[in-house]
Amino acid sequence: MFSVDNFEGIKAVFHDKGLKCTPQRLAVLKVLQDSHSHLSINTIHMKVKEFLPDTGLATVYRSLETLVELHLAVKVHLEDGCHSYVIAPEGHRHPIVCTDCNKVIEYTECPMEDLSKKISMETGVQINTHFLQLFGKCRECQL
Amino acid sequence: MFSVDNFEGIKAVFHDKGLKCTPQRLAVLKVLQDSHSHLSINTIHMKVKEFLPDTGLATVYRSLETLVELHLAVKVHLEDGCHSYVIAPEGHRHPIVCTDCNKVIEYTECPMEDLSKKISMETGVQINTHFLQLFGKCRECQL
DNA sequence: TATACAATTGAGAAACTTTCTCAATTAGAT
DNA sequence: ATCTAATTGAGAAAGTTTCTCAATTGTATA
Repeated sequence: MFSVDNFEGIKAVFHDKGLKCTPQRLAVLKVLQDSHSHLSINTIHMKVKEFLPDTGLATVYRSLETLVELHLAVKVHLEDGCHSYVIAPEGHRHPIVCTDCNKVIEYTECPMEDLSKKISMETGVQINTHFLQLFGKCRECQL
Repeated sequence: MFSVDNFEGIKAVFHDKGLKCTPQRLAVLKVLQDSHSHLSINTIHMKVKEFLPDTGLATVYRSLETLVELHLAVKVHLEDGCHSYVIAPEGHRHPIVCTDCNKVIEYTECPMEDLSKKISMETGVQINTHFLQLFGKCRECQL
């Protein structure tokens, strides 16, 4: 079998929510863990089938939905409107997507915490969530 | 016929790019101008057909694509992964979507200008574009 | 104002994405 | 080892987006 990082911790997250820790869900998680870029559903499906050849596409959709719910994965909105997924960073962070090589760099500080308050004051809107994504060129692709 | 805000200006934007200023494109623009919420493709299609009953769905897709290219409209990514469109604000702004009533409030300052530099320094990534969207409760919906 | 041409359109087909259904299977509790 | 509810695979179904192409229409030019 394949080995997921922090298996015991992951197992606990599933069990805490009364969800089963299935090979399919772990395989999807492992694929995300092993990748440093954001992956499309189809790519994830292909990679999962290397471990578990019988996995259906619907299961990949369902697993990703579950992983996002559990905050183990994050859905990425790309500039063209398509979706991909990345492994969730520790804590609240924001993905920076390199538009050349597709690598995802995590920004570890959330710049929005102070800003949300400021914006709430200025607009009267009570900000509950935000969605921030940055696009640019990573160090390697600048050479 | 219907009247689009700043018709002469809009016309110039089309002509500058060698694009035709067609009734269908203007109707899509008008629908966005007249709405204070973000609208789905289907809603836009329905509203456009009130002016121009023969407008096809494909034309709505094509018009929106064109309007986004011309920076006359903005594609909005919703929390559930669906897409909508809003009229583009003057200058660079960010939409705040009210999760209760769907109204869009524009935030007039871009908080990212200074941040982009800071993030570039910290991560080594050269930030080119960003995508920021805020979700919350507008003044009215807080009552 | 009439003409010519490239851009645009409508309609439906096609491609693609996502969700649903349901019988069969399986993880985890006992 | 057994039981049960959750999960899965497969394909159908629904929904979204793009494509194709003949017909139409803005607009530049005469």
